[in-house]
Amino acid sequence: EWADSRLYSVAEDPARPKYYVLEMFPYPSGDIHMGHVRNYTIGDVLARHLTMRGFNVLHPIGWDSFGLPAENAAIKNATHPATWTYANIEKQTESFKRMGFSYDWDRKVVSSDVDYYRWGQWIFLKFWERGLVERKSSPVNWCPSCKTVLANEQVLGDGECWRCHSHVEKRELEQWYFKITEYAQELLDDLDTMTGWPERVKTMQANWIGRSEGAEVQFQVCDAAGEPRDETITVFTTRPDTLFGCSFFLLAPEHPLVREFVAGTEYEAAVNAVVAGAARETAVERSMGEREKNGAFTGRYVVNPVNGEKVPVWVSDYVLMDYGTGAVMAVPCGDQRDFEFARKYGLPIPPVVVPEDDDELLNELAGVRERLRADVPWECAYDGPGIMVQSGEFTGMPGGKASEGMRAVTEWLRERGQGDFSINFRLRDWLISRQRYWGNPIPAIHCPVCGLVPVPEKDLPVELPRDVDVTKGETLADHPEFYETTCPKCGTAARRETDTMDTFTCSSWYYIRYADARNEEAIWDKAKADYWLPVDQYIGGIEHAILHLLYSRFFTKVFRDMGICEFGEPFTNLLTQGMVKMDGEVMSKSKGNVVAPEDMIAKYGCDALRAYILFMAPPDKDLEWSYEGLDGMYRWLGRVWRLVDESAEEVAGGCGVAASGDEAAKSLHREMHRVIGKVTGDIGSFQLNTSIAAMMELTNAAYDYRKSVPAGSRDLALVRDVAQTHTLLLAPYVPHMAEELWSAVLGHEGSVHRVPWPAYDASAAAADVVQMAVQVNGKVRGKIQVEVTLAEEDVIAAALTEVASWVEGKDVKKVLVVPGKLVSVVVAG
RNA sequence: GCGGGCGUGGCGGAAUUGGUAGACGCGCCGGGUUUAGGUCCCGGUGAGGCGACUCAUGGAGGUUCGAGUCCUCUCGCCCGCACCA
Repeated sequence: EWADSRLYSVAEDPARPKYYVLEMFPYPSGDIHMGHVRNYTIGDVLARHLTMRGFNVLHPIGWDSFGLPAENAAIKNATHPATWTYANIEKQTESFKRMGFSYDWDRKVVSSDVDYYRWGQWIFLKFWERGLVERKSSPVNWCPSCKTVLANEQVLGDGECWRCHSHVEKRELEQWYFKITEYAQELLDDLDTMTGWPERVKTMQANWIGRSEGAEVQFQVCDAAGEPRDETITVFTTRPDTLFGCSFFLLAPEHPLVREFVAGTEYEAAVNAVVAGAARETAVERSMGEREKNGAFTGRYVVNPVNGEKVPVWVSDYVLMDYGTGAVMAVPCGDQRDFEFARKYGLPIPPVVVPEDDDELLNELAGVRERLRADVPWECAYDGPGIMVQSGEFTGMPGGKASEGMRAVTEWLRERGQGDFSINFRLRDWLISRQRYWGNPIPAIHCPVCGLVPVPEKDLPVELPRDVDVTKGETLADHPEFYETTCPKCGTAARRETDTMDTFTCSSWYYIRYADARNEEAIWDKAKADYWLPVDQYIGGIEHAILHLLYSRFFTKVFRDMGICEFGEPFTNLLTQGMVKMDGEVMSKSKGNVVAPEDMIAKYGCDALRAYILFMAPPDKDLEWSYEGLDGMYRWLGRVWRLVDESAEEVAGGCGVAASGDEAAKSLHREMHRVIGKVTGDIGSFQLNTSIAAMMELTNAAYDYRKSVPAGSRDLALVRDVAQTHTLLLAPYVPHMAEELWSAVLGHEGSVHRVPWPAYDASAAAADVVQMAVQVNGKVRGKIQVEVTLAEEDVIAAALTEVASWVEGKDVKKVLVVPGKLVSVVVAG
């Protein structure tokens, strides 16, 4: 009923501070589950609370409605992805309304609506203008089950597709990319400024971006006869200080030079065997931890720039084509992998950086510049800091990561044009094209004359045609009426791109669109975006720690550089909520341990469900489902209802005193203010479980008052105050019940959700008599009740009397007083 | 291997950040109202001991008048990344 009254629609308002609460928008995959309930309840409590506190709160909702599950479900149910998607959105909308979430429905966005995705196409064009779009051929992740390519971020650690868990294959394909790597450094640097994000998420992003500092080194290539050619191969290394220890050189099996080097030589067969072996191994085997390293000599040599030595070029399966340059200088004394490879194939392992405490080896090689020893006397590689030996003019310098030796060698290379300082990232460009129907069409045209041509802005949107039958396995590539077009530049017959964009492109900017969701002229009005954004509190699952959250940060930075917003980070505070589990396992249909929210709403009402799911665990921790716990929550809410109801009746009947001022009343009044303070503080720090516990304490205190003071002599002003305050405190958590209590029981006009939050009075919460513990040598031996105003010496006197039997006949060394807490007596003897 | 996190009653979880460990709830035990049961109300509930007391926050040390909290070592569990040169 609130949704219809537009109680939660908001507009920009300079008079009040703004606050933007956002939960990650759902994928419309069917009925809502407990994870949704938890996610959206946490956000709703915060939004309602802050509204009562006087903030201008934006709390929107929408659906991330493009994507593969819709196609799979459509195939299964012999329907259209759109039918399935929009039916689920309807269903989820009803559930959300039943849960009482305070959304501004006027701002709803649905990513499969053309009003929304046309701006996604606009973003694509703008990125293209800025040089952030690239179409290139490279080995990509291909999911044979989903029949599409995947981004690196969408391949799980064990080499499985993030959606269907099939083994992902590598294929060489031409695809569309967003150049997120251009922002790698900034995405990494800004993590340090994000104090409102969990350490865990920031660490995961930093590891994913994976910055390494080092150097590029150029090795001159020798021809088949062993004579240096006018051609170089560049490698990246984090340890240029070990360059003198490079005793062989490695190429990845996929490296283009491998074929050229061995074609028609005696080495071809052995090398091909290694290449074929590596190709057979998918990401699955590659992730099996310590693996036997295989390799073969290519018959070629490269020249080590620091000493002119010719080192053999090998191919090996432990070198990755997509990191660095796909070529590696092997320094077996300082790298465990190189060490193992050298041992296996009998290659030399000359020491070049020796730990400072290895006196024997250091003495032997002290001051030695040329190679004296071809092998280390060690059983494994040493990669820590140490002294450089056998290293020409650098001998004797400190070596190691970020060492003086590393800088000196790099400088030396730079002067000769054979290398330079360099930084390498693990982050790869974001592959955004998908060979599937249910997505946002990429606005590009392949012209036989002009090549790749962007769809002109005036021709947007490229509408996704409805009449594609996914149940027959069709995609846009099966529909000539879609792809047959003419080049916007030259008018020649041309082919429209038939790939669609990764759904993560849709979710990378929706949070800004909410600021101006109905804008048909522009993606958003800049002033509106800058008013509402960044999101003050973002709430969602940890599974998006890298994917969605990294992509969104990237988009925001590009938007800022485009000048369409001022902010460079989208989410100021991030809460990653825990999962809802049953018997220690995540609820899932396949495990059959799902508790349906709708069933619980039917039995207990949504208020009890909301309060329960918040009470059972802190929001960021996993929550173990318990039906008994939900029973308990239902009981408490009944208790509160009766309390407020009886109080209202009593006040209306006038049976009592106006204001008693007795000890019981003072104590209840104090408790009420303590709880206001506790609840207010706990919501702010997301300790929603303890804020509910505090409200339970207020309920208990109110009942204690009723027990200890007979009807007729109760303080009616206080009774009324407690009933009203209790109702207001409850309002964000149990909005329906609080509304009923407020209007029907307490007889107020208007919504409880528009009443100001109860003011916390710290002095009213302060007790005038406190209990203090008395410790003797650190152990609690007694307790005393004292007036808070009592002078310290009197407190000590009272304390010593209390523990007289423990102090008697002993020497009191020291007495410490922690005001309001305890007295600590130290005795000897 | 690298990185992040966690470990407190029968259970979920509190603990003002170094100050009375176990708030609040569940469960359990006892009692009451009503009674056909449930709802509801009251009391109890870390372990040991008749007791004064003693022992308790994964384990072992340490700092301190005082440690769940800080330091060192150690065990166990969860999550992320992983042949990243």
